Amino acid sequence: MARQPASGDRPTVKDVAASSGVSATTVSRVLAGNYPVSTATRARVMKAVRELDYVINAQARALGGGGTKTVAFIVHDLVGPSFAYVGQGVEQQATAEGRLCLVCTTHGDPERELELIELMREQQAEAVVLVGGGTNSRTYLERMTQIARALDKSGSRLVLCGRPPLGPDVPATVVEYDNEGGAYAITSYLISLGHRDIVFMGAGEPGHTTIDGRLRGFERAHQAHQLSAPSQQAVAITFDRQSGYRATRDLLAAGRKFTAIFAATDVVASGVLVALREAGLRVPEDISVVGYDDIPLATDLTPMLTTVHVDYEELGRTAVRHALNRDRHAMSQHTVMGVHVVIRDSAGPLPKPARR
Amino acid sequence: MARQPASGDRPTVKDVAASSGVSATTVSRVLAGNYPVSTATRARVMKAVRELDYVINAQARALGGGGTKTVAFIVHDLVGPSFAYVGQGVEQQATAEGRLCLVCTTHGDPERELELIELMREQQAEAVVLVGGGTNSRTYLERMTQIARALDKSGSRLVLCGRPPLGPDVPATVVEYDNEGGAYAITSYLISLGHRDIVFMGAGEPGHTTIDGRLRGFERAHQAHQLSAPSQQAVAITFDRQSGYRATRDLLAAGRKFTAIFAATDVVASGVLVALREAGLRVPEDISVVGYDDIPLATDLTPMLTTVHVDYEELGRTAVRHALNRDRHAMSQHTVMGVHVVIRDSAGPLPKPARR
DNA sequence: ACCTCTATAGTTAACGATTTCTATGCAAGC
DNA sequence: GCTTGCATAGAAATCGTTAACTATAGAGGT
Repeated sequence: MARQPASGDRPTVKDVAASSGVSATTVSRVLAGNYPVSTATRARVMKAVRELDYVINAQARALGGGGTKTVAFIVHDLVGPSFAYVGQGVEQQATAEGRLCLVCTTHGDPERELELIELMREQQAEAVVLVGGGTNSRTYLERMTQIARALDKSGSRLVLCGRPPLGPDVPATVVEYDNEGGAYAITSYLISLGHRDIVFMGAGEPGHTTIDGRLRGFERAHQAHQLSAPSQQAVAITFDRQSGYRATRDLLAAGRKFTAIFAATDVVASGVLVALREAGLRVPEDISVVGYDDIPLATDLTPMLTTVHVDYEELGRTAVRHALNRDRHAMSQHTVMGVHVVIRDSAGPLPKPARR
Repeated sequence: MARQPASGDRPTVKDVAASSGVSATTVSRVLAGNYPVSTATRARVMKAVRELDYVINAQARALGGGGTKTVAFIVHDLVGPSFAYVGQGVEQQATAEGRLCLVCTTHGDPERELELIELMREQQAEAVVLVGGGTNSRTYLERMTQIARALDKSGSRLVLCGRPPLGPDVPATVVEYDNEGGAYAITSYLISLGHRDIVFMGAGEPGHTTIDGRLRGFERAHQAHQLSAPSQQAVAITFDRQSGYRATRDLLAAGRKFTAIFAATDVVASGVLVALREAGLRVPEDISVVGYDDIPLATDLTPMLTTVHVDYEELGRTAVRHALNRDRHAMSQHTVMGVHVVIRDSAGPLPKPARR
């Protein structure tokens, strides 16, 4: 007689097997479809599966056969505009490759990040994607290298998204985008419009690789045009609206001479715009403003922001794709993705009479 | 002699046991800390754990002892501003309760949603959180009820976030916010400013419970002030910027008389603002505009948007909290969260000479 | 007729932990 | 001195599935 599964318990292969008069192995084979089973048997098994509303136990499957089809995504927080897009890309590619996606947030706490990586090792995630700028400190690099090795030994893969590579002999997948190139391009654009006094708003956090790259591009563009690299850089300690707003007000109050502001991120730029508007300055007639990231906000600002487009979603997709489809024994992987300037309304030619 | 784990394999309790000269049971007990173990033994085991860099296998643990500590989060997409906040809240609460968070996106495909729920059943997720407006159709309700029962039987819990409840005898947790109340409040605010010709921009998708609620609040506010409920409603088929923009242009082109626009969402409002500005109309001097949701964008718009604040993050937290800490045998749970009007700069008193 | 091969199905042992049950040594109580 | 009881540790069963062997019929070749 068919074994009656206890109420509240979910049916197992054994229940299905009993109910359809075959062995558990056969049920497994029908479900996996990787072994010849007669049509009649298959039909009986499928019928029992439907009647019992059987679903497989993913844990047991992972334990017995192939691993967990899981990718982990560790991020500062989910609501940051660029983070969300990377996450979207990671989830998309994970799904496309038949994996599920675990997501965790660190809220910027490095200890928490370590805990989470450990947790993901327990979970046997096939890839652990870390997103967001890390610092370039020695301890950071050492710790990441150690983690990369530990994950590798567990059959997993460390993926760094928008962080600097660790070294050629470290088993990790790194996907970056061209911070320096984008900053170079958009600075050149401002210079070509006639601007000579450009403020880079976003220094002040040395070691932050994303910002460092952008600053490098900014300086390189000045050198390429035989301009002295301006040391005039407004400090925006935190990279939020408020700090962009305050830094701009301070700049104006100090009577600094400038005709354009290069905000290190679009979010900072949104604060800059508010401060300029409050000061009665028109953008771009009086002052030009550009940003970086091209988050959706950029088109909602007034005026619409000229900025550098980064395809964050593709960044996430590429990260997962490379991590899962790498050559066995491929140690270090490193990809740099391109970016491009998006010209909108917030930057214009130099005003004729230097207004300030 | 200590068993040498094969290279590439991760060490197991057995390896740790062999290496420290105790049984697997003892290792398990040291790690779990739920059974007396002598100090000396504990030290030896911990040393072996550290030396072998042992991490537990979450799958095996789930299979043997307690279930998977996992909550699933199924959402339209990750980049929607309100979705991201709900996700943040879900992840936060899940972490606070010692759970991990699986996240999947449907991109609006109901079939995909079904597949994902099935997948989550396989994963034994303790709760499955569904976010985003569903329709109120009969088939939808039936299907959800069936799913709720299936999940319940598997020991899991269906959680509906911002969707209508299914019924008192359906095992599900529902967390909504007060769409109608918020719309009532902000409409009353507009009326108190003197507005009598208010356009509700966002009809046209009957059965969408979120929008229906807001529309109901809009109409009820008119009734409460002895005003005839205006049938003048601009249709915004899709709830994005573009449709808000177009609908507003059409409205102006048709020469419709109105002094205020109630956009069904902040995103729609951002499109409305662009269209009004292009038409040379000032906000709020000529036309008042209000939105709904209070996403971060609301403070980046020009002028800053008066809108209804919804605490999406708290919504996500509440959903998880209720799902995990419910009474055993509690069938239906239903919570409605409050919202409140946030007054900023986009709505003002009725202009003296009716400009249009 | 005999042997081999293939299609089909079952047995049994992993997988890596937890969780009863047992079992021992040693202190305390009578 | 003998039972009682607690602290400590191990053996074995269990969770649900897969994979590696085994086993049995017929089909087809010689």
